[in-house]
Amino acid sequence: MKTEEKIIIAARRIFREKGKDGARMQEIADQAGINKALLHYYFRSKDVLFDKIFKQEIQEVMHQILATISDQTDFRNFLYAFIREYLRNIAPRRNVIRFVLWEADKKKDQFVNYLSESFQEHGFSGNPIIGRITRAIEEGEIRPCDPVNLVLSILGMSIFPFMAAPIMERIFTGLDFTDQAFIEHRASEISALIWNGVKPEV
Amino acid sequence: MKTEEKIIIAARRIFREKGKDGARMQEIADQAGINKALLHYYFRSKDVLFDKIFKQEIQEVMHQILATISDQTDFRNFLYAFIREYLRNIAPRRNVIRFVLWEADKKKDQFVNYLSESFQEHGFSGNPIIGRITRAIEEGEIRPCDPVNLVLSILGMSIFPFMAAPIMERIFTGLDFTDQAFIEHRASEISALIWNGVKPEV
DNA sequence: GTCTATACATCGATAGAC
DNA sequence: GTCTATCGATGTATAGAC
Repeated sequence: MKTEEKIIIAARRIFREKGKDGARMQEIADQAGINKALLHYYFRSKDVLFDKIFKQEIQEVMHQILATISDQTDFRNFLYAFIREYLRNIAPRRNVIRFVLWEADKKKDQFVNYLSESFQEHGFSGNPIIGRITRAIEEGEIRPCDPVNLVLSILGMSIFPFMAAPIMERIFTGLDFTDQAFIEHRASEISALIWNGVKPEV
Repeated sequence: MKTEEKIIIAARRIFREKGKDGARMQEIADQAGINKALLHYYFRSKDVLFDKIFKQEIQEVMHQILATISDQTDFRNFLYAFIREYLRNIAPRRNVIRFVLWEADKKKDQFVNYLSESFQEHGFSGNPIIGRITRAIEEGEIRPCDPVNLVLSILGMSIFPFMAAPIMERIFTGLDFTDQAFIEHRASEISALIWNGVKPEV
């Protein structure tokens, strides 16, 4: 494996776990199997290395998620498919989400820019979920509601439990957020809750 | 104001914003209007100071939240009252939540212990929300569902958007997570969504 | 490209005067 | 209790040989 690649992998691991301030260049070098000097040879400084990792993490998560979005079905199926894929992507990346959300506070502008870039790269103008919800309301697929609040709810239900998984697993003993069956179960629970909440009156 | 108090206030501010690793004893001393030596005189080390703050933050949030829980009404009102009070407490503490969730990963056992202590102090055995949901299901107030998943959803919808407020406000321009009207609106949106999702079939 | 050795800054913590 | 001054450890970054 190329040295640069080894560094990237090591840096990701350390940054995700300890954050920028807690990470040590020495530890990254150790885990990459090189020394500090070489680390600085490839990436001028800790700042440069961090920014690179930070950007990569966001882009990768966004790419995974946006690639699964499809407009081609009715809202109920769209909702379920989106949430299921969302959870499948987020669940194994609990550390990434936690890390990004913590660090993003200090780099708000960059963060939002990376999001916008991802949207554009996938051909979306603006938030694709908002768009789909708005259309569903217009076409009477669901009851009128506030699209933004609905998106906030979907994001919260999907992201939060997995982001806080290590803690949640200790509060609700017996849960295993890495178990595939649990992930699928949770996806259908979220979908059902939302669908019941927004489906048109009969 | 007493010196110790000034230190606590300053330390909270700094730790919330920058985390344990990012915080500097010098900055805490500066903001408390004293010097480093005196800071170490009151709290032996950074570790000791941090643990104290970490514990206080958790206990205070939990106390505020648990104090508002009342079992005395039907589930729909219980739900709305709880979420409304929950948001009112969480919204002005976005930094605390973000900080606690970030740091709790390294101190999982302490964190869960503090939670348990808070539950007990308020006379709850186990998670009070789980208990209320279970009762509601038994008594036919709501449709049968998985209480744990429902709690995860409630927590996610409530905590996540506010925890990520600075970012969300940039993604969904125009939102103001500190605005009282928005908070109340969001509380009723969450309640409505959940209630529609779990209310018994007519 | 990769290493050893080291410079330079900063941080947490302490000694000691008042 | 509060200060100034400073120590010792550690972190980022670089110089220079290979």
